[in-house]
Amino acid sequence: MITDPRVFEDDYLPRELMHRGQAVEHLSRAFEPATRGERARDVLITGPSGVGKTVLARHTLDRLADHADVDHAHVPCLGQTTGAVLRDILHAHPHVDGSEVAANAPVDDLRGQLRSAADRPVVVVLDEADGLHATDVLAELSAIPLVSLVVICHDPEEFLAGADAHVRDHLGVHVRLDRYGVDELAEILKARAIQGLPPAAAPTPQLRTLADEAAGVARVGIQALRAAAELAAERGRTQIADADVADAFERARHRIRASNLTSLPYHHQVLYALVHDAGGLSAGKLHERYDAVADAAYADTPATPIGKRSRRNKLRKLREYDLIDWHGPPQHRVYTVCDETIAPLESLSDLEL
DNA sequence: ACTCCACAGGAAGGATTGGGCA
DNA sequence: TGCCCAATCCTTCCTGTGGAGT
Repeated sequence: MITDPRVFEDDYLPRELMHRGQAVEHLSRAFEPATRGERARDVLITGPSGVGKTVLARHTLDRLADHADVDHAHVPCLGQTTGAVLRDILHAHPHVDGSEVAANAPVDDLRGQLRSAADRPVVVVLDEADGLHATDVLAELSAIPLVSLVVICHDPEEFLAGADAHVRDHLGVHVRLDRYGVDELAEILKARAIQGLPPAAAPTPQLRTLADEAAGVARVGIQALRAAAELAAERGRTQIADADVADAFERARHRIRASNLTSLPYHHQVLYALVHDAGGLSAGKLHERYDAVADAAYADTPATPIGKRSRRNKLRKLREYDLIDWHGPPQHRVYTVCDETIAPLESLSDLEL
């Protein structure tokens, strides 16, 4: 049923950004100095997950690049260090040969490389920047003359409280995005359906239900629309029905989580498998089981088992990725998986966990 | 009220990795 | 090829927190 799958990809950029006109204007005004060859103003974009923060930044920068000599780089920052962020920016810069960016180059050298490459305005989008203030990358970037920042994060208060005073002063423009209304999201879904599905495949009442259940989160709504279309096709229909909508969210969430899990390294996979298999595990039991299966679990991999402290870091990452959760006070914390239907790596499910 | 205990998470330092250079 | 240096990942050490037991 899906005629153009690209329309449903997370990184798909629609030609027109519906219901974000004001935000686009705000951002465009902040970028305006760059059209005269000057440093653009720094911007903070905040809002809950899946409401279009990243798409807003990419869309507005694409528009800017159409009529101005401005470079831009988009860097996902989750868990990244200062060096890693600077390297990503250099890799994305059109005037830098990626092979000249050493994996262990000193941060000073990277900053110098960026400073000399930035001979015209550069807008750097720091995506998922929550927690980035723990590194000094924001201050490093603010100190480069033609480099301006678009910082994307969830919670402005938390981010600004942790940020360096110099960085806080620079972030003069703040764009807050709220969840979409049901009507707004229904229109967005309709536009996607027109582009990615056959005519009349997605009737208005079903689109409204999808928009309603997505609670204003566009990413969830779009993935659910895709899942509903797939389910309708599997069930021999040419049009999405209520039953497809009802089952679509489970498939959409499952897909997002499964993709998150496969993107993580092996240590995370082992820990996830343990929590998944147990159904609910205290910290003490979790470590006990990890130690018990470590030899077998790591036998066929170049990786070696890690200590308790590192396991705690991996568990946090699994939680950030919406794969596990925990409840209760630290001494009685119980780890559980968010979705039992997300199976661990096949090689790990064979172990006697 | 006090102590003990389990646990989380920050800080600091060691081991490893990989690029630059003589 | 071997040494140096910096980043990264991991461990050890430590402190803070809050429930359980006395």
